[in-house]
Amino acid sequence: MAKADSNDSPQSSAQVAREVARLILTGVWREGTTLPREIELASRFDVSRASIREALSLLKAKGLIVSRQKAGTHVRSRIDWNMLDEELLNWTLSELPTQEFAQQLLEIRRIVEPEACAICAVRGSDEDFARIERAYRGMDAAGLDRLAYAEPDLQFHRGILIATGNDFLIAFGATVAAALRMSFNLSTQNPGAPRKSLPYHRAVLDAIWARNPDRARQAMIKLMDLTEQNIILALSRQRKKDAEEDNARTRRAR
Amino acid sequence: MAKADSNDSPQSSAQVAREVARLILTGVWREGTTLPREIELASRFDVSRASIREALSLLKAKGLIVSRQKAGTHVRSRIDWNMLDEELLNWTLSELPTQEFAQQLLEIRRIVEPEACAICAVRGSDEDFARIERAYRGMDAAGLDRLAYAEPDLQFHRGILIATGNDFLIAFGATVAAALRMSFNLSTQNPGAPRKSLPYHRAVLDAIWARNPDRARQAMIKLMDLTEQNIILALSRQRKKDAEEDNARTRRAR
DNA sequence: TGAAAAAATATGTCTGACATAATAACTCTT
DNA sequence: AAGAGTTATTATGTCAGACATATTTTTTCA
Repeated sequence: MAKADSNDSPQSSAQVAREVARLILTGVWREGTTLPREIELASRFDVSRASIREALSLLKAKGLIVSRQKAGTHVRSRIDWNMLDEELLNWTLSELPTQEFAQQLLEIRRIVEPEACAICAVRGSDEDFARIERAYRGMDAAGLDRLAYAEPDLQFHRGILIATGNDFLIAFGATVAAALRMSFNLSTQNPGAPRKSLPYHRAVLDAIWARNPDRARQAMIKLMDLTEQNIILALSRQRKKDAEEDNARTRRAR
Repeated sequence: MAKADSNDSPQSSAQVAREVARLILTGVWREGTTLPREIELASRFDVSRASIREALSLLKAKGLIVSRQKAGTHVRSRIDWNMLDEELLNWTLSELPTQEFAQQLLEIRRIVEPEACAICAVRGSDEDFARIERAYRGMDAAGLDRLAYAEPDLQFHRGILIATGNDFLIAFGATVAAALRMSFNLSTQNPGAPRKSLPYHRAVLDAIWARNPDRARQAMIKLMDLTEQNIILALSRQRKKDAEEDNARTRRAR
């Protein structure tokens, strides 16, 4: 219920935006729903109409809602939501971290990242590669510290996308960031998982330095395979744990 | 200078957002630049500070800018821009339709759409396929009318993405929409091009109905090849035309 | 019955004020 | 003169109430 988010943003308009987004993402306000009028939202959230409008402006930009004079503000259909937006991804991750969401995230990473990696191997500059290698070293240095491992891990993947020089692949970094965040959250169920991925990252790095696109692609595919296994394992352990807790609650209730 | 856009949006805040986005995208306000203060922007665009704030709120949501109290509003670095956002794509398309942009767009479509097509063939429902087929029929019915061809063409590609059931692939529809819009703009240089793509779409449709992922992937790759050829041809013709106009201007100036 | 006119209403915009947080300036001490 | 602590300063953040505008809904009248 609480923020449970590393983000600060004490801005009231940002908080409103997040809360409205939550209501939409969790389906309380379904597609096509007309939102309450601005003045009603203002009184409900106890902020001014101006803040409400700024919040809605943010959500409009992400494709969640659309508004017309007199007609009101409506929730747009899902296909118009810009799910590749970083904030939207993070909100979904903290509100509805379903298995389906995890699988979809894996699926698209598997489509994009191996190809990006191949392009990176061909087109990246030595400076690009050096930056990726620095990230690799950071991961190595982190040892078994999951938190310290996370940041260079993201830099590693981002570095590959950046090296492609393709603005759209670079923008895909937001999606990768969300996926890694999810993996990090799940790694409580499997603390050793991050470290195990290190040699796979090494293989990617070597293939890139060798400027061998096919090897780079294959190495990235293997890394994706490992990631998928780890996530499936973590999810099943979590489900098991949740079920046990459920049982315990049921017993207590009797 | 004028709007030159099919979009209506007479909203002043939307206009301001677009203009500020233009200044950022075209590099007038580079990465790291501090924007003028809100009251200055308000007087420059001759709107109230509230409208400025709503406009900036929109751009914040797209990752273009970030603002902190007292410190001001800054242009974020390019890697934070959400280039997969539909509006941002359309703005870039109308302000900076460079060859590089076109190639990047082609590159990412080539990565995503063939795989999406393969997934669609496996996972799509018959209703999904029927919707895609309706789009195909619409394209056929449009004949040589480029404008009438454009809408069902988009529905065809969107239909495939939707049929995958993957929210991220669905969100990628915004990028495809921008790419098709670009193709449409360029097709003045090559009016027959759209119609020529019809049999390639047919091949995709057949492969999907056959639920054959490999054939579907291959058919989509061929469609991408054709699209690429058309765009390269159109771009070279346009460059040639632009050069001739330039010559003409120079001669007149003498 | 149906088209034109009037009313109602939710978003869009403007104004001016105050709150807040981060920076810049200025103390004062050592 | 250097540095730590305090006090302005300033740009964004928020609030309040009013009016403008565009649709929809209702009413009126031919």
